[in-house]
Amino acid sequence: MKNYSKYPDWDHFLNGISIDCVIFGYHQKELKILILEYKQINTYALPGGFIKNDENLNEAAKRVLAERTGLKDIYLNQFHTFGDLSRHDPEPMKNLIKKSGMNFPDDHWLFQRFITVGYYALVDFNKATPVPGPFSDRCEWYDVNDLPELMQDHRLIVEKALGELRDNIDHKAVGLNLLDNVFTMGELKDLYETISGKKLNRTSFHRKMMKSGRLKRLGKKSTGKAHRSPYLYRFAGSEE
Amino acid sequence: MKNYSKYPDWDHFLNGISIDCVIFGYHQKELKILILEYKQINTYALPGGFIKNDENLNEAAKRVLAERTGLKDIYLNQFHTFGDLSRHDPEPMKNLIKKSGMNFPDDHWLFQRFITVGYYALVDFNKATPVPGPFSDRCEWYDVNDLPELMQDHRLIVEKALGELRDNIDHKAVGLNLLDNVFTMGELKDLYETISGKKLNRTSFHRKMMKSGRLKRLGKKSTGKAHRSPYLYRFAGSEE
DNA sequence: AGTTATTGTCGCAGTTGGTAACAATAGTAT
DNA sequence: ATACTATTGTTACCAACTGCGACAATAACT
Repeated sequence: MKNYSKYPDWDHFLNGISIDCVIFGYHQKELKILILEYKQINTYALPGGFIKNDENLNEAAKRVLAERTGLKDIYLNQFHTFGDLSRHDPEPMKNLIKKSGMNFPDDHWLFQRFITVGYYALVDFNKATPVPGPFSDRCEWYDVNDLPELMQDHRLIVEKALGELRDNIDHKAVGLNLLDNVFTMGELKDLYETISGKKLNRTSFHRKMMKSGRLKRLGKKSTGKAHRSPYLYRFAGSEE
Repeated sequence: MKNYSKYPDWDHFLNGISIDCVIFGYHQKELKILILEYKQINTYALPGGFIKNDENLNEAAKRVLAERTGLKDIYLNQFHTFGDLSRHDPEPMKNLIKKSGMNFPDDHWLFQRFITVGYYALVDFNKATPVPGPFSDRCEWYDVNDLPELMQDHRLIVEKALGELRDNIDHKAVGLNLLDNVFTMGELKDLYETISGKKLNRTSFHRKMMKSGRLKRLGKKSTGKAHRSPYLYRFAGSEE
């Protein structure tokens, strides 16, 4: 397994397995995800990485996430593992490595087939500071409805993550991690509508949320708008 | 990557990745899974296997399944990928290989850490014919509530698969693959109760199932019992 | 003070799910 | 043949929940 020990940095990783992260953020009623841009090869991709020999799979995902967002203690969820042969396309990677001035043998595992484990993450849009990776030039938020063309099967990975997120929308963590600590019922409804892609009934939503027991009502908020000011809420058990 | 080409059979596989299958069957109101027994090392394990270089991940799972059950076109579902370091324990494998008379170098990838992709399958208990693998001695059905102690983290894998199955119980495929083609409402209810582990209300269950549109009512059945004979049902779209 | 827009709440109707009651029925006992 | 028994299919009733409209409360603006 040490064929390429002249590239010591690449030798600490498990070969043939990668991690790809769909990092969700929410801002101004738009659901966004972090996308890397490799300008040298004019390609967009999901943030990803490899698993160190002495590292748990979940830890690796956390690390990748921390590297791209600067955040720790992120809500992370493994959702699917992608292993079709059709996702194998060594050209972008070869180009990238070449243009980066590195020189790997053609049969290096980096150019072989990969099985990738997909994770989705929920982060506070305002707290995350997107950091480009070692080879990528930009790391930016994109509206999920307005993504650039993505490398390999990354589009499929995003779709699957979105489906998973929609299924889990009623989990406390979704709102907790995508909204500010404190929010109004309207803001929570907006989030639900954005994620589900459906219009929701205002009053039923209100009632359902209050009955769920997941919310705690705080004092009033003065919005500065010309109407009755809404209450503020936070998720029960998320005291500061 | 060809370090051990003197073992050609093992060279066609992706290194460091495996597949483990939780194969569910249903018989006499008991939910069962297929367990392999390695008598030489007195160990029980889930059926598993490796992924060929030129094989899709899902195809590999299908193949593993076919090898252990003799069945094709099986309902398969990937549910989680397990990658903790703690699951690494090379001793059983080393013992097994040694007792099988083979001789692999100590640093062969078979003895290294594995990331395993978990699949669960639903099979017709009566149609499956459990086949022991190349190293295992027995392949038998075990009641999920009465499993022997399993190798490594296989117990955890089973638990996770069970949770997934419970979440998906309302999917047509669950009943379709675990029951005979034709069944009574009582038999369907028994299946639901066994999987969910909860007692269900008879009449509400009946109503819900009929309203779901997933069932098609056929002619009567004579049970030979001393009471009104139940209708037979099949899942809509599963005509023979 | 009147206007306007948004929020919180309530009542009504329709739907769903749990429960009990009852008829249908197929074998068994008498 | 008649009564009995156990299970199934169906219906009625009630509680809980959801969608929807109505209405009051309220904060800023005119």
